[in-house]
Amino acid sequence: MTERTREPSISDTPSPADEPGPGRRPVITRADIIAAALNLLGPTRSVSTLSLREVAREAGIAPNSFYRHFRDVDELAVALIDLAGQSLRQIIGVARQRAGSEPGVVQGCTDAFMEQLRADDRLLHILLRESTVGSAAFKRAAEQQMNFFEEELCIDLIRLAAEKNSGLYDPALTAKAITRLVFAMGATALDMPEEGRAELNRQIVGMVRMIIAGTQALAAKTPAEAHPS
Amino acid sequence: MTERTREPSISDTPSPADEPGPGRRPVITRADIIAAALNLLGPTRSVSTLSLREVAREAGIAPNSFYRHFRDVDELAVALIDLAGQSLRQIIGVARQRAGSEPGVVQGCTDAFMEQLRADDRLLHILLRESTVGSAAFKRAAEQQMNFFEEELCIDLIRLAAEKNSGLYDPALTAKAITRLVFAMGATALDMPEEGRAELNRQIVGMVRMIIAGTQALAAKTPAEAHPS
DNA sequence: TGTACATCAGTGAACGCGCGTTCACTGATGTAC
DNA sequence: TGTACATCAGTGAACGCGCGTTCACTGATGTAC
Repeated sequence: MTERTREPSISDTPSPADEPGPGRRPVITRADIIAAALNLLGPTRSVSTLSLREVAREAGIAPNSFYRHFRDVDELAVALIDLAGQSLRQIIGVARQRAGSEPGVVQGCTDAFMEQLRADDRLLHILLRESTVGSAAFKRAAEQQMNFFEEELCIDLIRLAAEKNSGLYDPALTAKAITRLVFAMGATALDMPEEGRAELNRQIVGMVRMIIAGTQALAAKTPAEAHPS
Repeated sequence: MTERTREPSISDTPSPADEPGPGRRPVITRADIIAAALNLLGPTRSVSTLSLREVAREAGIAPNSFYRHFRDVDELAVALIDLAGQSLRQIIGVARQRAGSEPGVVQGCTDAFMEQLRADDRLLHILLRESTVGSAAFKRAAEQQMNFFEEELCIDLIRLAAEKNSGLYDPALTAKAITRLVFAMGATALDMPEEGRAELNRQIVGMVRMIIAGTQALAAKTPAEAHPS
């Protein structure tokens, strides 16, 4: 039904395709299998619950053909998380563009986040779910991607605060609070029918504004510690 | 028999024990099975991944004996979520006691929360995990428990604000932000070794303070809308 | 150019495993008399 | 009081299923000559 456009990726077509060499050409690619896996991920499915046979079935190949492309399901999961990370990085880029142009910075960024969340919902589901369930390795990978988001946000917060001549109580902590909150709310948004999202979007904007107002207010109380590293 | 109300009641020791009646006495109880299930839940296991046979093994009974106590694993899951909800309600009680006595309200409540989190970690894991993974029904149940927490917090926030003569931008939204953030951070705390928790505790306190400072600051800007319902 | 050959993506069949669920049963424990 | 009986918690064996993984294979496609 909804054919998703695949973006080029680090892990899309790995070394095997770099130099063809002799032998039969592949009719199915890693990317095809990843797409099949994404097709199966829904609001109640985490990567850890995907079975090899199920993914193979969805991809239209025999179960054992899976091994031609991935060592096991875990390797597929890593590729998925990696892809999700890329999508996340794309969000940051879009949000940054919006931040400058729109009247309300928070509103613009939140809109950008939510739009991306919807567009790449399957992919971002992965980060949100795998960071709470899934093996320790998956958690670490997902956590890493979120930390990256957090750091980028922190940089932007400091820049924006400097532009507006307002302080920040603890930029890193502020960024973390916003990140965690936005992701937590985003996770519930993904499980929601279309009609509830606007309200949720409004709530997120309100929450982020509270945090920013709070970090500024606290900074005003203790101005000497405005930018602790 | 067909009319089975799936009402989530207090499920510790249900009707079978209320009135013994004739027949062999049970040597194992629902509570024993629940305890066995809790024993199996760790940082990487969600309720949905528990298998009937596994729980039965842990409880020391034959797989089919499970059916004497629960209709299926889903019913066990409901009981677990219910129990987790009770634990959550206990947190609210403890935190309320602390709120009055300690110097820093936020610090006291957060400490109470984190202590309870550690004490009942297996149980609260359930709420945190099942609200992001698991069937729609589990999600709804977990969400419901969190909403309850949120409402209680909202009432307390309003009361505290009234005592201190400070406004609240949007009490419900403030409560929601604090709840989601605290739970999200709490979830990562559960996956953490002991030594990181103090730092995380500190972070949570800082975040909550930011939100409260923010809601007060925003209320000061638009005082007419201090308590919108 | 054609032909032989090597490579290797994809396959069908089979394996052993743990699963949920069922069945007929066993035997302990309470009740009735 | 003792005895017969009804209840029902727990059991062992069995079922069919989907799983991950293996094996030897097939046959398409590239390379060497």
